[in-house]
Amino acid sequence: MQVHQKSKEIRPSGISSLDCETPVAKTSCECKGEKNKKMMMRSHRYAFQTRSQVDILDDGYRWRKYGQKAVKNNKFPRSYYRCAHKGCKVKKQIQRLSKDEGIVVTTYEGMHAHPVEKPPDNFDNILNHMRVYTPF
DNA sequence: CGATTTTGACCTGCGC
DNA sequence: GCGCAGGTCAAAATCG
Repeated sequence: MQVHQKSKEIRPSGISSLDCETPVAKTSCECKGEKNKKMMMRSHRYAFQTRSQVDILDDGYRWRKYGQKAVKNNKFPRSYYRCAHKGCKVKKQIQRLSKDEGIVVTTYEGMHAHPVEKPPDNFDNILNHMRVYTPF
């Protein structure tokens, strides 16, 4: 029974996680990096509050789940999805409200750079009861 | 066979 | 300085 510790052999302190993100964000803001550290990180964040029974809302794109973690403020675990496309690095975050399991909060992060593969069938119907929240 | 999913482990940031 | 919370990746298993 191999110990799990040996599995994570060469991991440079998790530096590989931020290699494909904001290649120009640092150039435009090469200030001292002291007080302006988190002024406007990823502005592309959109939160959609939808009333659905399933977490997987088909918005027309392919989503690949890459993790699931439970948050303290919510009884239900949060699901993390990523756009499955060549070069597309859009992330999606789905969380269900513990107060109302019928409410699903979908948070989109990033912008798509490719056309939709799946045409929205009844998506318009969902939007009818969807509320958009822009934290920015 | 390939893509995707699932669970666990690990890392980072912030708070105190 | 340590602990907690949140977030991400990796390997294995499964489905089409």
